[in-house]
Amino acid sequence: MSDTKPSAVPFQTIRRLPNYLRVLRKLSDDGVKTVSSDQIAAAHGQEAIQVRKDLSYTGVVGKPRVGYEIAPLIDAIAGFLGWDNTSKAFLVGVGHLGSALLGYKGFETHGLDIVAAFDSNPARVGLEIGGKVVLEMDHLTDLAGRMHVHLAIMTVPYEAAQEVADQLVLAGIQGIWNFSSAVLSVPPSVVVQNEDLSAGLAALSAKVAGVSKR
Amino acid sequence: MSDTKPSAVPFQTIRRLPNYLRVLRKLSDDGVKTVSSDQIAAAHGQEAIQVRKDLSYTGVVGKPRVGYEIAPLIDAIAGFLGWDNTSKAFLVGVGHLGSALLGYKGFETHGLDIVAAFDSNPARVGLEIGGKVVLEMDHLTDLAGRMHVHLAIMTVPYEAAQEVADQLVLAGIQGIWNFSSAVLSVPPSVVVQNEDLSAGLAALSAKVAGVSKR
DNA sequence: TAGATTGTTAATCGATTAACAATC
DNA sequence: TAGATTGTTAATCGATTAACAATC
Repeated sequence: MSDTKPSAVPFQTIRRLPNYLRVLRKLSDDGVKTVSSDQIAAAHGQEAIQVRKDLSYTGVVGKPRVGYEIAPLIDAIAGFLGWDNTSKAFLVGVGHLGSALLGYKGFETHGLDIVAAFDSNPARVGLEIGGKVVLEMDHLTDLAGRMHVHLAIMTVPYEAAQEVADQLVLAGIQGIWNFSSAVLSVPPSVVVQNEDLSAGLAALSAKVAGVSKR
Repeated sequence: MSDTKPSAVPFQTIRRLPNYLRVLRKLSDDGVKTVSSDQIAAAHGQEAIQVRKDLSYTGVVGKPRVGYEIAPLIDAIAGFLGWDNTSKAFLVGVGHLGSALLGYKGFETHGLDIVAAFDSNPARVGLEIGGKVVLEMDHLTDLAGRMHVHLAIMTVPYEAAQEVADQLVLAGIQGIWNFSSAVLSVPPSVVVQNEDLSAGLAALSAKVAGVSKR
């Protein structure tokens, strides 16, 4: 806490930053050099003031009448999210969803490199999916240590989730991206990001029914 | 009840309700009849007061010293989310993720029935995935009308997203569950639920880095 | 310069948590 | 009854939006 105090950034701001990054990269590819908060907002159906507020957390300052320089802004957001360095991750559970994520190319530009996949089903071990060979669960702990992997993507069934989580914790994993619908119980030092489809479906249902607050 | 004003329910409450539902169904299967807010909370690493507040929106009342009756509570939450009736949905884009969702069995208990899948790639048309045959995009509008389908799951690449969304709107789709990273532009009458993986990854990155607010 | 656009400070809004009376 | 647990009302907290001075 002494040197860099990690100034608290709103959770929602962090979730919006990747969207800005995508728009900025597109503009950059098109040869555009500067952009105003109003232009970024228009691309999202958002308000300019929110964009300015969000961007302020990255430390980048814009110029009145000009806007923001795109190149430094891209670097700042990518750096802020830690996406300028690649983090290694394991993927556990090579079912439909796990296979889909293994085949997804977009993670490379998001600082995530899935270095190995695991599955408890012997029939899946040895398969090559998305260019990665599926390994036995037994090797997980050993490999995590030797390869210095601290992140894991969990795409296992509800019933297996807690058991797998326990194994990941023992292997020294510090962050779990949880695609199962189970609520995981882990030590405080391990962070979990839940990606719960049923929550998203509930939100859609409520929006269609017009029952939600916004 | 027909013109009851749809009392505004917090967005976050709606996202938590499916979790309660899962726990309650499990307890019900185990033969348990009543449950306290404290017990539900314990299963989520949450606070009891939040559970009580959330449940209050369903209209179900508990009994002091006893808790809530599980059976009526399940019915109330499922009804509240509209998951007691099945809604038909189309799925557009049968890539890795689309195939994964087509194969997912859990939607049946969530009031969602994927009745048809579409893809613009001729090589995929005619394939059977998850028990559904992949159809040509040309048939979408006609079928939506004839089958009375009002929901669509979009699992198409970023570049194709807006074009597909336009087509869905023309077909009379009223709710889009958007798994592409594109921000869609649709008429106000059409609701969009974005399921953006990069937002989730950003949240995980920030949590691991310890930079977020909570 | 004049005016567009930023960044800061204050006000509003929504969600969570705390306090506590009601009651089975 | 006594005490556990609910539901309501108030306080706190965080995020968004508004107002506006600074400035290029």
